[in-house]
Amino acid sequence: MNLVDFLKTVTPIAPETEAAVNRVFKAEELPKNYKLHEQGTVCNKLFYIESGLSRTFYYNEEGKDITYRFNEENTFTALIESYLNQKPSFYSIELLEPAIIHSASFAEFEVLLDNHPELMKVNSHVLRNFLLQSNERIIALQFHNAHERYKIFADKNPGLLQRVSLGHIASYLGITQETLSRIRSR
Amino acid sequence: MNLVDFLKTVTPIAPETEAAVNRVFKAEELPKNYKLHEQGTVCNKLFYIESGLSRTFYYNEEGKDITYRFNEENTFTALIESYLNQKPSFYSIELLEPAIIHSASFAEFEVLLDNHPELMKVNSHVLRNFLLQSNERIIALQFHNAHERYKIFADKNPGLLQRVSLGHIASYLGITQETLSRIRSR
DNA sequence: CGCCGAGTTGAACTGAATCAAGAAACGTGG
DNA sequence: CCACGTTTCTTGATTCAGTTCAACTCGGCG
Repeated sequence: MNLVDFLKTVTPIAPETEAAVNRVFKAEELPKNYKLHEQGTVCNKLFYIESGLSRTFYYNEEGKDITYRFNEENTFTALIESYLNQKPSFYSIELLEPAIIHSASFAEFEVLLDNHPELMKVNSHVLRNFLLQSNERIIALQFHNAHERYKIFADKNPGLLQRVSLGHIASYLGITQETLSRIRSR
Repeated sequence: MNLVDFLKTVTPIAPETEAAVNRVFKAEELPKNYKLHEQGTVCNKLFYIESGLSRTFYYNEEGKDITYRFNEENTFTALIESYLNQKPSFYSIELLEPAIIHSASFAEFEVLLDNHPELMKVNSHVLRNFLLQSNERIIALQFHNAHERYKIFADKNPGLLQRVSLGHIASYLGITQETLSRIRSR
């Protein structure tokens, strides 16, 4: 679903607003493995994923790459803590599949919000989802063991199981690939 | 610091706004162990803690009480996922110390925001802090072991170590009280 | 065909949980 | 102010989930 269509699922969008959104957000078709953001720099961009799949990840002390989250089609993603604090992010974002990505800077996005207050609904919606996601994640990590975390993940994201490699899922769940393999075979 | 003084640290507040805030938020002096919210019901309230300390917690399957987070003076706290989803919260909030609490319903708060746009800054500030907190929490839980989590917690919250019982901190860190005791004695 | 990355399986090891018991600190009433 | 019970904290022995390291299988592709 393209960006404007997605926005319309949240709130009605006037034609002028639609035009403004299309002016601010640039859509690009990008190949698998493309980096939307590289670690070590401030990320001031907001991304909407029309199609495809991306992954936010991180290299730990031993240099092992650890998935922080997956970002599916029809969602927004950003490194919001980097933007809010204006600090370099230690996360990178890469495409796991070829994707169509709409992107805008937060600065532009905020101007857009000011000029088109109907979009505030979208803003709340996006923030709300960021918060709910984070909450669920904390609960999974704090209260559940490896088996349960995998089950919760699999139930919530049946589609991702096919699209993402075992290693990426394992690091997302905070376990090793071997353990995940064993869990999977009951 | 009382609520209005706190708001002034975020953004300038007009006298009319100050009056409106004081009309909407009710301040109460409450005893230790008082429950700001009981699990099982939707929590539509937003709390500001002027002084004292509270704890958001949860009973797991075995009935063991697990700290989800601590809420210190000069912060807002809420069960935002319960409010956003309008679902009963499985968290309770209790006071660990006698406290002065300002509370308002989200409905009232939103009217306040509509009528006093200067408070949008406060709203963003609060949401921003919720998000940043959640992010830090996820990183701690996903990337660090028990020792490291304790160290991070102790560095960030030296004051809390004195004010909160070991058991509450242990469950917050996702470990047992015995393990925390051992960690503490090096 | 042989290489290569992704996934599986096995054995030894380890961090943290569990169970159990004792020590210290705390508060309340006599 | 002390005595007692309750809660909080510490320490020890044992167990277990998950890691680590290493070898092996499988499917794809030059």
